[in-house]
Amino acid sequence: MIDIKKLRDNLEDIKIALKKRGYDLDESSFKSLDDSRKELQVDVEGLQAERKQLSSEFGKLKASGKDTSDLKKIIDEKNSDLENKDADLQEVLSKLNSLLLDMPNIPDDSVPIGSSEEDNKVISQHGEIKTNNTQDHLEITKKIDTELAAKLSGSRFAVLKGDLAKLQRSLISFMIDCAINNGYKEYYVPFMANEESLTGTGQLPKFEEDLFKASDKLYLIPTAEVPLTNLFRDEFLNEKDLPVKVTSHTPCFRSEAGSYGKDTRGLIRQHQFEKIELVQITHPSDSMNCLETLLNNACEILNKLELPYQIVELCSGDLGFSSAKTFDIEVWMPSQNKYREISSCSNFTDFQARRSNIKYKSKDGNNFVHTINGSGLAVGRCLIALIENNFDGKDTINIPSCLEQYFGSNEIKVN
RNA sequence: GGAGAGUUGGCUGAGUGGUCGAAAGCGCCUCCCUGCUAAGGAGGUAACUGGGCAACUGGUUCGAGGGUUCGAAUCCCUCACUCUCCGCCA
Repeated sequence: MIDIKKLRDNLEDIKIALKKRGYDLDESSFKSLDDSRKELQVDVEGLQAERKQLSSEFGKLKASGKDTSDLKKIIDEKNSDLENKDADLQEVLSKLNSLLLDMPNIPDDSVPIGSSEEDNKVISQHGEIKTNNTQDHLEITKKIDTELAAKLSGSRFAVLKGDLAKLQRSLISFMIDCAINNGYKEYYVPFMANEESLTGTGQLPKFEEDLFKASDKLYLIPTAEVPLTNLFRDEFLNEKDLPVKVTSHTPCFRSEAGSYGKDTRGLIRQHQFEKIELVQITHPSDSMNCLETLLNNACEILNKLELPYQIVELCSGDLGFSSAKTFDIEVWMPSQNKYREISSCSNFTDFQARRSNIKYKSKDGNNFVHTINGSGLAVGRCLIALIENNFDGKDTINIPSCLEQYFGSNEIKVN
């Protein structure tokens, strides 16, 4: 959520900044709403103050045994006036609030301008593309079974068999251990979240169709970002404890509404996938540095897995709703002959902190923290990358040495 | 599933219709005292938000929402959550 005071004072600048990411701010409707808010609020609070005083007089009058009927008449009038004005005020406030909840974050000044994915900027490339394999992961191994999953559940699910299931479990442990070594505290969290939590991180109210709703009040989490960030909702943190670094492995559930026909084959885009999430709660002055650190923490995993990847800075038009600045990490997918996203590391500045009411105390008073997060990493896509990059062309997938202590072998037979 | 108790400031916890944003204690901050430390003494210490250039000055908030009342932390209703006991259960 954007700071409404900031919005009032810098309406033109913010309109221009939001334009960069394709959001058209209706400034006149904001201004007229805010103006009537001001007028109504002053009225309402004035009437409340009057009522307070009159009620106290009423009490005294009554205590002294005098007649209160005249005063009651006055109070009744004021009260009905107050009731009407307050109803108007509540309506205006609720409109203003919806407007703010639907506004995306302001892109950081450093974000490259652009309208779509096409305009994203490749920052760097790492590792060496070693294979000329063109088979995709489903062709390489029958240990991923999407037909069986279709019987159980439907499309966009997968069953992993035997040592491939174990490889996934090994990847999860490896990634979590990397995070812990980098100073993140591990959490086990609920995989369902309520409306407040999802509003706090920005999925609701605007993107409900992307979520699976489990009951009246609960949604399946689309990422561990939701529970991890909301651990701190409505909390004050000590300035000296920042940045707070937390991690969790969870399954993630996404409806993938609107992506019909896209990435329909294999593990690349599933309704359910495993992910390790890295979250940092930071001091506002430090958040961009922390984003660099978090990005490095995620890259370290690909370095150790010896998978080729590139770092991409998202342009203004491709930024997620809540993000002010995002770097994607894209891993090489031989069968697609291109790099595909395996992690997205973002600085949300105070956007989520405002929605979630996460603050720190300092000598200068209370202030909103900044939140940072990124995948470290998406496990399903990591599996694809390992299978396709490390297939020997015959019958074996080689397992990188960093996984051996978890997996217990340096290879998987494809059948 | 059954029965009961509870939810108040950073924490513990008092408070059954106006003088309560709220006693007391703890914690924290400032100062005093004391070779240092500890102990002791004095004062301060909720959040959110409006108006105003400012000095300053309003409003809201005692789990959430509604109701009663001139007036609600306090009375009534609904809901959420926490805890205890019983039953069941991985």
